[in-house]
Amino acid sequence: MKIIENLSMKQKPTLKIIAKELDVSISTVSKALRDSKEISEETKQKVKAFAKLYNYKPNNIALSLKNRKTKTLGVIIPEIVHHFFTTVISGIENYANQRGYNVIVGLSNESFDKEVLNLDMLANGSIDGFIISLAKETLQKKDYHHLRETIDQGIPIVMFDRVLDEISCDKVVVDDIETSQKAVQKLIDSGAKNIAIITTEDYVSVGKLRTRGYVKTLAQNKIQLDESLILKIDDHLNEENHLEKLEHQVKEFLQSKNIDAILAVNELYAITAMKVARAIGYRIPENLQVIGFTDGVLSKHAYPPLTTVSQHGKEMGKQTAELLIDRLENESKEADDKYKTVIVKTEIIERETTKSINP
Amino acid sequence: MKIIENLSMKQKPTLKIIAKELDVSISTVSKALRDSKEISEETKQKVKAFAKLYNYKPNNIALSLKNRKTKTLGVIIPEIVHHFFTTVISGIENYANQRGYNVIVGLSNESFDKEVLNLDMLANGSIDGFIISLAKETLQKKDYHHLRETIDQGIPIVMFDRVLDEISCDKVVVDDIETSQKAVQKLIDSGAKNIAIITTEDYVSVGKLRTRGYVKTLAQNKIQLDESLILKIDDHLNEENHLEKLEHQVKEFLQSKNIDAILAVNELYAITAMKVARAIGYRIPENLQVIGFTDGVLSKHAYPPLTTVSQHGKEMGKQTAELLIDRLENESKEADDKYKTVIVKTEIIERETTKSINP
DNA sequence: TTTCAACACGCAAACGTTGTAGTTGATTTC
DNA sequence: GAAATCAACTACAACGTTTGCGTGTTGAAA
Repeated sequence: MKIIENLSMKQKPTLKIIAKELDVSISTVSKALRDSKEISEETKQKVKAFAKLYNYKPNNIALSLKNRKTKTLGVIIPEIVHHFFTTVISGIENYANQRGYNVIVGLSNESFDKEVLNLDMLANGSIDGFIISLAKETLQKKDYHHLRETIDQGIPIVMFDRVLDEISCDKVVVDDIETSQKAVQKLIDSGAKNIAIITTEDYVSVGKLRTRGYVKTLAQNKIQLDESLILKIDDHLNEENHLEKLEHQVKEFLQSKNIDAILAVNELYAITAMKVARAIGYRIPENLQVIGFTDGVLSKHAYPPLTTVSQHGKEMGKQTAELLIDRLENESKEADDKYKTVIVKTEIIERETTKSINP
Repeated sequence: MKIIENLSMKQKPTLKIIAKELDVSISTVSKALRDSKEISEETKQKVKAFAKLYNYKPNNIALSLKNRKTKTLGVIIPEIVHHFFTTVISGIENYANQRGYNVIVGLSNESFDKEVLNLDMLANGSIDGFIISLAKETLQKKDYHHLRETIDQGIPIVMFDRVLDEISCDKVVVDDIETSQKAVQKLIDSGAKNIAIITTEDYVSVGKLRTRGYVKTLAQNKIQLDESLILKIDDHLNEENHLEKLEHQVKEFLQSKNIDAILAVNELYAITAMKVARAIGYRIPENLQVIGFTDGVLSKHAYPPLTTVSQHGKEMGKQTAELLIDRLENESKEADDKYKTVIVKTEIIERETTKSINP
């Protein structure tokens, strides 16, 4: 009867409740459920049956407190309505789950303050470690105290994509320079003479590195660098509501120069360039080839489908999670303590905005 | 000197450590930090200064255990590389943070088992409540025991978008029928005679409802329903790797009929239809108008830019979070206990795949 | 001098677990 | 037949907080 009474209650069963109900001690219940040989078969059966009946699950919070670890990863990214970042998250989530970890997501919205806030909010025991891609504002301000403090507190951080040389921790990146070189080389090989690059301001590391690869490749091919073929997009124009300004800027750029190929450091720039170019009479890829970065939906479904650099976000996510969890679980010997930087391979996915390579 | 010794340790400070260091009791420290009037000004100052110096933060896990609430929301969605769902998440995150809540994300990957797993994984005290949009497989199987059990355990659930009449809980949806009616009416008003709909199998509720709106509007306009103008896409074709099959199916459909307008229940179907239509000689919007659902990047950057129904994902997210948190914090009186269903307004964003309405 | 608030603080319990260290009563050992 | 062994438990502490209540020390009123 007591049993029935409890069944109807929607209170979650605890060891204590089970113990009282079965008239044994709490530790007996705990041990029975964990199959300790200190407990008789008979008692074990009884306890297990009861626990099953009431759908007992050990309280995770209590376990976290006791074990001083939460089995939860904090992921802080600048934006979530974003193909690349979500791909990375799905990689993280997938791998983390396999290893019994959960994922808490924090968004910085590219704001330094929100990034700090998020870090603070989670660095109070809620998570075991962080995976983070830095906000643009943080990169601009070059204020990294929050990262340093977090690491000093003993909470490991793994950075991906937008990383920092100044902070020592595990990192996962693509080789932006090399990738950009591959892309530019491809354009050169397929006959392009005047290759432009549409990139970001220098403080965004990926923009800077990709530009560097561009410059390097031109040099390797003995092509004179024309600075005016480098368009650095002002940052505010990234947001969706400034689309027209972006288009305007790109249009002026395209009209001012005689360009036959474009490397764009992200999808949006590539798509915009194509749109503008088409409007002012270019034909793609006949007299304008385009390669973008980040293989997202836009590239795939653009008109024409965009040749693009895939950064394998899912793989990056998996790698970040793996680095972090390994570090969390190998506090054993500080021997294996050196921070690692994993470089994830990229791949150029050829679609219809580039020509095949001239023999 | 002890102080210096501890400063160098990266061990996180606890009340206990502070207490020992200052040679007072734990409770004194706790009370001092919470500004209890039981403690003298002097002691308070001392404790606070010390706590600040060491960057003390109350351990969240301990608090969760004590308060029996985690201030964390569990969000389970079918997919994260998805414009609509991420928009919703960003709405949830934003609002939840404002109210001091964190967000844990779980992905079901449209799989029933993973959905159950995720629910289980978090329903052990990790979170206070769930926000969920159901996996397709769950909708197919019609197995809802995991949802029922969770609610029975006293963990509130808020469903959004893919919801269930069978389960009573708070819900946030768009009025799919009405929205679809608005869209079809618009097509009719701008001169379309043979309007097709590209939709999903019926078990996806949004597909079913949008189809219902389509049928209803035709009837209201005394247009004979032609069943063959309804194309129900087989579900597997949704995945990115089956793009060609999808295209093939849509192509056959378009060729078999004399169609001058299409309502597509998601972006992908709309974009695909446009691509195929263009390939077989249609001109958009001159002799084929298209309206899609879900205002994502694809719609905005499509060629031509797609007229589409915006579901205001961010607002939906905010509403789900609000419903959930309100319920969590108002366990006070069960008076306000009735489950609510919030209907979020939609909006047709006119771009270039529809004609202006005939006067 | 006694009595008594007021003050400033400490104690202990509780949240749900787990693991170590007892505590039983019964059985074996020589 | 007393000591040792053993099986099958129970008690307790600890993880880090918060909080109600108890208590010792004041200074002042009686």
